[in-house]
Parts: sequence; structure tokens; C-alpha cells
Amino acid sequence: MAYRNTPEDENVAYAAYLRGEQLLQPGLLLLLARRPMHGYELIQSLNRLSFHPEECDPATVYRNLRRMEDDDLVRSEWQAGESGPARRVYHLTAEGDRLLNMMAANAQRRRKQLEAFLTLFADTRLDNGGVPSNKPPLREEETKTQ
Amino acid sequence: MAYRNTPEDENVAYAAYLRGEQLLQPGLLLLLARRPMHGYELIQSLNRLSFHPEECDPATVYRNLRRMEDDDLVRSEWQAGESGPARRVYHLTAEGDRLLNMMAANAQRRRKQLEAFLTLFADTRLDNGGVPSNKPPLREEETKTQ
DNA sequence: TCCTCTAGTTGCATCATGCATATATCTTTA
DNA sequence: TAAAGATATATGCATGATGCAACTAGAGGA
Repeated sequence: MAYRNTPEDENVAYAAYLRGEQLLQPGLLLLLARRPMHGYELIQSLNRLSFHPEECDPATVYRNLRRMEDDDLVRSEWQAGESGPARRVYHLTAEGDRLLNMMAANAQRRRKQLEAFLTLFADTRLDNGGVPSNKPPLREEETKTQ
Repeated sequence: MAYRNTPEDENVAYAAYLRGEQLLQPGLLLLLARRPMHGYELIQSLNRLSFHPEECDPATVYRNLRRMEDDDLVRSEWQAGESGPARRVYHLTAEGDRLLNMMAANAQRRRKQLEAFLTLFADTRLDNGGVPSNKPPLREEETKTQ
């Protein structure tokens, strides 16, 4: 059977958002689920939070926000800042909220995948102090249950 | 302070491998840490294992293996198969083994990031049944501890 | 003979990222 | 007052990885 990655079910909308391994888009939607924020503020928050690896690129954040707005996951209005230049304040749409739920489900799956990897890693290191050995093929406990 | 992603410390070697969010490369190295395998077999194993999201693209796997060989993480020899065409059998190098350790450490960090995200998600959904509300700014419990 | 499974490779389009850079406003400091 | 710096958003470009199609090729079965 040939390899195909395109999902067969018709839940293809936003598939690209669910495919991503990063927590940038989920993080943005999650923050916006708490309260409306503007881009610069979102960047600050993401950098303070522990679910983004390093400091995130502002350009990437802004571009992601615009794309999400194109896809009707968020909407924005310009708002004069109390100080500094005007801000584009984003808020979540119903669609965005639904997608956030799916992203969270995704994150759970992903966490399980990471745990499976780490378990197998620990198992591999257990009886084998770095010396290559001939492990038997994977057993059922390590079998796909996704 | 301007955004920069380039790591300042001199552990830059293989940084690209540690930056990736996917478990493809870690999975390959982990399987090879158990015993030498050829590409097709690795693909089968990855597809049976639970740490890869969907069926993985053979082309991507093969190309990753070649790149890893270029980077001296694995080495390969051709081996006549008992049946079917010849196989390129890969085994892990010392470098690859060291990188695998770093990838595992990375995976731990990412798991924590996912947990932080899921925790904040649960907290956000707790007192707020989907209705947008004005959450206060993030508190110290949600602050970066990476 | 034809088909399928096994096994590996290459080309190509696409997409997202990282980084540099540009812009504009407001505040602070020299 | 002028320069510098923080705030705030946006665009251009190179790079790199992926997804998919297509191709080669051997071995075994119908």
C-alpha cells in the first residue's frame, strides 16, 4: 500500500494547523482564549511561558496571526495604545476555539508519543550501557496503540 | 533585545537535529541503538511504534538516513537480502549515540512544555465554559521555569 | 507472464521558518 | 532639542524540510 498522508475523512479543514508539532499556534490560540491581546503582548507572554522552546521570532508570530485571521480563527481591530503606537488587538473566534480543543487533543496524543519514545529509550539504555547489542524485535508492549 | 535564535555556546554541532520537534530522527537513532537495521525495516518499525503520528513517508526516512550518514551519526553497508533486493543496513556511531542522549533530554523538555500547555489549557477551560472572559495576566505558577 | 512485495533513490513544488530590515509612535535620556 | 530606545507591526529573501510522484530493480507467487 502506497504512502498517503492526506486524511481521508472530511475533517480536512485546518488539517495543517493540527499537523504542526510546534506549540506556537496552539499557544497563541490558548492565550487568546483567556483574553484578547495584541501581537507584541502575545510575544511577551509566549516568551515568559514554558511551552515555547526559545524566544520566538516576532515575524513568525505576526505572520501566524495574520494567517489565522485569514482562516477565521481570530479577528482583530486596531486600538490606539495608551502609550506607544497603535495595536492590532486579536480575539478568538468560535472556529478558533474549536480548533484549540482539537489542538489540545493533539497535544495529549503527542505527549503520549513522547512518553512512548522516552520509555523505549529508557528500556534500551537499561541493560545496555551504551554498548550496541542485538535487541530482539519490538514486543507487543511497545506496539502502536494510537 | 533583538531576537536571535543561534545558540551562543559552542555546542552548535548537530543543533539542527536538536531543534526539530518531530520524533522521526530520534526514532531512527533509537531503533538503531537497539540493533542495526535497514531502511525498509526501520520504516515498518516506526509505523508500528506509537511515537510517530501517522505513516511516515519512505522518501523522508531514506533521505534522513543518508543525511545522518553524511553527518556521521550512522554508517551503512550493503547486504544481500535473504530474499528480495539488497539492503543498506545502518548501524549507530558513537556520535549518533551521544546525539540520541541529547535528543532524549530534549524530549523530556518538550514533554514538560506540552504539560505546561495542557495545564494552562485545562485551567482556561475550568471556570470558563468556552465563553470568552477577561482572565488576569499570567501568574507566577505559569511562569517560565525552563 | 504479470503482479505484488521488498528496497532504495531522485526530482519537484510547496510551505514555514529565521533573519534582516523597514516603518512609525511614544518615552526617556543626554 | 536631538538622539536613543522601547513599543508595535510588517515585508523580503534565503534556506531547508517535507509530501508526493515517479523510477529502478530483484524476488516470489498466481
